[in-house]
Amino acid sequence: MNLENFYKIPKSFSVMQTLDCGQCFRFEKIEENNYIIVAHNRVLELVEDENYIYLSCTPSEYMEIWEEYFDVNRDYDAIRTDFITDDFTKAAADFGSGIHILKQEEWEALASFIISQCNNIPRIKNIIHKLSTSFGQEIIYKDKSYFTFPSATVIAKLSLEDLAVLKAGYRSEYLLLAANAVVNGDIDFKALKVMDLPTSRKKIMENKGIGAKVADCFLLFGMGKMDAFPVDTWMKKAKKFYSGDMSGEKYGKYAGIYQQYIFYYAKENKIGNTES
DNA sequence: TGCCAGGCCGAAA
DNA sequence: TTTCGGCATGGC
Repeated sequence: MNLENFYKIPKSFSVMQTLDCGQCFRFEKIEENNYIIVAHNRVLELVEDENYIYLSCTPSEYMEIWEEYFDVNRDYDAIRTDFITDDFTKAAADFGSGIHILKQEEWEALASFIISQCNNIPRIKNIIHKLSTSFGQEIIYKDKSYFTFPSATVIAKLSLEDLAVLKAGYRSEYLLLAANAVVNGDIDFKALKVMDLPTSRKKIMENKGIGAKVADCFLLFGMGKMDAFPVDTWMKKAKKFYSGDMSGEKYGKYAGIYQQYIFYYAKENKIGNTES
């Protein structure tokens, strides 16, 4: 593969783990170590090897967009060290040791996690794909069509009948309500950004269809509030699967990140699945 | 075919 | 405050 026009950065995280851990639903695996994502109205191709990550963008575009998007400059090793307090948390952190938390676009993150509720990941991806191809804008990259995520403004102009094509069930109403709330200012991303965590969480949950889980995912993955995900809540969920010692949970500033580790570790290892 | 999915709402207890 | 049924739909 010709990587001549790619921008190269030292490998400080795993693209594969980061994209495929359930925090984003719109990426395409072209082949091993080769991915496409569409964000910020652009198509980005990524290639990773042992030492480097190659991005199909200019250095200035990287600085402007992707450095923050991939949360490149945060010290995840320090966070991991702070998080690990027992064998379970260590296993969880080791399991997803290459994960970075993406800083996704606010509206896309909110809409995606509204759609995610009581749904499985393949179907979430399908619905979001359909949403994009139906109402997003086409971008051609290497002779292939990709589609941007439709803005709240675009979706707010649609009706439930228009959204029926998604076959998203009752989630369509929640999506439409949220889009309208963004357009009319009831949901104000800039205002939410500067609020403290409990206030912003309470505020976003005033909207129908946005409960605790959707709010936490939105605040963590879309608002970049790195302390958004209450790791104690996830510890309790994991505990339902796990019979080991769960004492010594640590609710550090960045502990929310490891909900990914906890969730995937518990799931992939099928901890306790036979009991419930 | 039947169970369940990274939930939320609203009513009842 | 907690519990529970209903909700649309399709992946497995």
